[in-house]
Amino acid sequence: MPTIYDVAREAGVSAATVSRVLNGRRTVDPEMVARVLTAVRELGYRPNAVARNLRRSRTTLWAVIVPDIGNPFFTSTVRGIEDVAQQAGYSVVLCNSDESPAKEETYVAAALSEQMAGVIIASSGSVKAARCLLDSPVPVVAIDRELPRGAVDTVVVDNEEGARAATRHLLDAGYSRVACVTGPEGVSTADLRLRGYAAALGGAPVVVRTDFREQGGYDAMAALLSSPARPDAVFVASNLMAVGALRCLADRGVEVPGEVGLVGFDEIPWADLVRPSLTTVAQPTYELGRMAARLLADRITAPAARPATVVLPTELRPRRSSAR
Amino acid sequence: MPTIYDVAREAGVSAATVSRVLNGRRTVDPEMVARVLTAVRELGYRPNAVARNLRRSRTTLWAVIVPDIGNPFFTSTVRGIEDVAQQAGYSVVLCNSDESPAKEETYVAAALSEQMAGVIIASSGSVKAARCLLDSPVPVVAIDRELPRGAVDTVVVDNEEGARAATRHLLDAGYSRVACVTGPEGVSTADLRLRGYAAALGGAPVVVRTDFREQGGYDAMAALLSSPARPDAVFVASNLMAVGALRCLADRGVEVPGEVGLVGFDEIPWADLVRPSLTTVAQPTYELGRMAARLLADRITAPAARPATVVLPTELRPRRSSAR
DNA sequence: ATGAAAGCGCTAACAA
DNA sequence: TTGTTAGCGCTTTCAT
Repeated sequence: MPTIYDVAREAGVSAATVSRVLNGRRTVDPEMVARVLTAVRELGYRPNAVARNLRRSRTTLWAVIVPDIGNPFFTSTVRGIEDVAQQAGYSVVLCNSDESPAKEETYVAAALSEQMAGVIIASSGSVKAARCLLDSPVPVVAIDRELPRGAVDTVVVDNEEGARAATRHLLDAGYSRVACVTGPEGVSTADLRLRGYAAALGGAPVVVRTDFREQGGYDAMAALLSSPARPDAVFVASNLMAVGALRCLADRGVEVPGEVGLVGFDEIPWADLVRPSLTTVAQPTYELGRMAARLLADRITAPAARPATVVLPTELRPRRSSAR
Repeated sequence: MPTIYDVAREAGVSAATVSRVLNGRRTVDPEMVARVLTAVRELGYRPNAVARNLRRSRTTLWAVIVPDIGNPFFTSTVRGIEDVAQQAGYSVVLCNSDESPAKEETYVAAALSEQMAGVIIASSGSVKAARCLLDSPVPVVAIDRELPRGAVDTVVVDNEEGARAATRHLLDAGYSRVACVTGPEGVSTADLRLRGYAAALGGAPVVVRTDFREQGGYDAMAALLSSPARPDAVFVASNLMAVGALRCLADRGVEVPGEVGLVGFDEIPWADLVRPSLTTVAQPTYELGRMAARLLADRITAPAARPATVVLPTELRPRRSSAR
């Protein structure tokens, strides 16, 4: 691979001049510019970003760490991030922690070692990863889930209110024994959605905790169906879990919404194509990503500013699965 | 941020010794090791990967460039890649080209500048990006879609045979006017699936080309429905397009499979939950990712070996949408 | 077994 | 406007 010195020699100038040309400094003689550009083309020269990053002590890469790239929520959010990042001159690389704290720690370590310009993270709950980030000087924005014990810029939705609306919706529809399937303790979305459910319910809550995956939703629903306190409606605190629950009900021949009503949190792409179509609490995913990216860009320019928390609204989308 | 020299001073040794300790060289006195590790902990030292990469002239990051992270096909494939990469000591960063050749070129340029250890790419069709990769010394593996004009390691499925099977399946079910919705010209999957369709059909093909997105499938189906040669069945050459087609049929009140039969290429996660459930040509997505990662790891160790092409089989999954 | 020193490729003072 | 030079933080000979 040719270096900047090869280009300099070829063009008959110094490496500094090549650097100036390539970085668009205006203080270069047009004739030199032409010679340099010719040499660059002829040699097929491509600047070594590693060397540049080392010298400048900064990079133009953002790491976005999400717990599940298979979850449409995150892919849509990432789109929002990308669109803003690109405008601001950053490239986005996606890291999939797969809901595993260990993998999350690995990716956080990599992002810090690689001196990434910033990190956007939807925490899988690793306290260690959170501490690493907070102890480092790297700008961080937490999305979807609050960072454990972290005072950082955060973009979330109003989980509690969304869950309350979903639960109230089921009660209003005439269901009387409404259960809740939620995620692991310590993950803020799981806890807040549970709290919203409990608040709306009034009576004695029936709760199953599982992981945020489709299989978790399936298993949780199976458990509820065979429990003595079998519910006639379920608020499921995530989209993938809701799909699992729906599949479980279909497998068991339980009629939805007749025998059991269902509301999920967060849209699924084909909520209107599944049968019965799925009532959901929709989140402004793309906007959430945009907002997070804007906060990160601001944080990079003003590292000392006070951390902001942005709470975006949710919207109940009533469909067939909750229409008794 | 503390550097290796800070650690060296703190531990009362040279930077070279710190480096040896941190890289697990066995030729270091145990007492020194202990002192170094203590210093590392106390200072919260984290090696600067940028500097290391520069010095070593190599990195441990793989770039995986896909055209659509919202497509479950790619997320599943990425999982397979990740699992192998991790074992081999690499971290995977995902780049979303969003079916845009320009974005793809940006990411390829970034991967090359950043001296990534390897690139796995599902091309969105950019000839320029392909040329950049081929001209560079970076190990490359093409997945899903062949790299334009590229003699590189490639992992694909048997697109032609899969399309043939899907079309034959529709004919066998009694449909007689089978159309095809496929992707952009120049993208190998689009062209090969079209060829398989035409081969199985025998008669005069009815083809609509669009992009590989849900909206594209919707629009293509709408066009077919109002065309004079209105088909009674459609082979749709991608999963997202098939969903779009299904939605279009639902919106128009066209009965599936009665009035129009439908087969999609590649699974969708909830193919069995949508109504009617969707007949698909399933691909071994996870295995495809694993295979690609293995090829890349091998390529890195043996750059001169002859490029291999792996073709994986597909499997028809008959469901309701094609059961006349 | 350890340290001194060179250098990966680039940018940014500084000097001319 | 251009070139010289130092140095970003690390690894790796080469001496010792």
